[in-house]
Amino acid sequence: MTTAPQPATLRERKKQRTRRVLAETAVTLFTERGFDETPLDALLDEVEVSRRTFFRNFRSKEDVALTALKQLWSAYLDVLDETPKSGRLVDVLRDAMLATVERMDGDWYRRFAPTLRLVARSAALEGHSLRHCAEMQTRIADRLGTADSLELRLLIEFAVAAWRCALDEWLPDCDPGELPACVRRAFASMDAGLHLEA
Amino acid sequence: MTTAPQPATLRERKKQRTRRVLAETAVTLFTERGFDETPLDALLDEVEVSRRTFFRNFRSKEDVALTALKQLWSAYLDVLDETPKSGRLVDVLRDAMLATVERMDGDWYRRFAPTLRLVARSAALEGHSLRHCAEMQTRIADRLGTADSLELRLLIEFAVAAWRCALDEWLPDCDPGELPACVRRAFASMDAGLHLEA
DNA sequence: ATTGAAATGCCACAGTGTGGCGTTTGCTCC
DNA sequence: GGAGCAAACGCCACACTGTGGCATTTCAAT
Repeated sequence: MTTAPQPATLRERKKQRTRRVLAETAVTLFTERGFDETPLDALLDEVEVSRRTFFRNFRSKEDVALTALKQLWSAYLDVLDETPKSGRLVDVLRDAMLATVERMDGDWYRRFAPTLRLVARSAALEGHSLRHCAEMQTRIADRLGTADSLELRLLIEFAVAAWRCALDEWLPDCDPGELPACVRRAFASMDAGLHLEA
Repeated sequence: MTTAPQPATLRERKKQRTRRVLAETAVTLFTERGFDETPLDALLDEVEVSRRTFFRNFRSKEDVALTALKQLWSAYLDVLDETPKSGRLVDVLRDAMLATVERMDGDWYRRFAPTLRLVARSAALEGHSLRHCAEMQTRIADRLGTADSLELRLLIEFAVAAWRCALDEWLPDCDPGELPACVRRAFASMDAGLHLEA
């Protein structure tokens, strides 16, 4: 569960509420009409907020669409901080991802699945998504690396690549119960892939 | 060598020439003033072409900046088509990249190195670059895959990731003679990375 | 209740990318 | 070498994204 710490002040709760409504409405609206085809104003009219306040809460149109994805990565980094690093690092990264996926609640899954479909359909979203992955990779490296080695960099690249492959396998059905199996399968296939023969 | 087939017609040569001048000027201009900080009009004024003709030759401001990168991938796909696929596929992909890098001429290297530095400094360029890599991955899969398997997908992800790591190692010096060694080192470290222990 | 800070809304602007349309340029056929 | 034709070009106007200034509202805290 992504436990929202229930901010004490009313003002803060209102702000969080508009953030949440914007992210949810964005996913449904973009799903209905397409990301590239839907002007931002359509979202602003729907939620009834001004352009100004939108850009105080989100960096861009892509940003709001990818909220669920970013929440996952944020949770992943949290899990990684709590994880003891022992044994093969690729297993550490995989188990952290499994634990993260386990923590997310049903509401998140209802936003995550359509988000993935949006990314698959829009080049702009794919670009932002990949860039965000790259940023997460540097964060992961900071948390793992005593020294910044080529091997470590490769390892993290491979783990994130395996994660993206797992999502591709999960995408057709998007059954929350199946995601861990997809992750395990992708990570288990890494060695076989690397040694694949023609 | 990237042998430009010398288009017979003068009209076509003029078009190619403006394309080339735009790409070259873009790299130098963006290097001097920064990609995000330089409006497109600055490039158009410098080369003296209208906005309309620019967008007939390039899809976006990012596109023109990444010309050298796209040329490399185009050459890579050509090499891959001529390559017999035998043995470990990861070696096939690596050797094809080595052969591609070998083919590029000095002029290309003079544009490629600053292009990489631009990508490292601009989030927008990094996003476009990563998306282009993703597109190339599907192209590679088409050329390799009889059936679309998880292992194949992973393999291609890993190979492209290794290539990007090689570029990161090459970036500080950007000595054309050193690039093959960086590629070999990155690909040789894949197994070690995958089995890295904490 | 008053005061101060934070959030919002409105407005204007820079920049990117697209489409229409008339004009120029170079190719081709006579 | 001239006429006709298609492609490329330049100019103009427009939609959309994202930013900054400034007045107004809303909540918090005393």
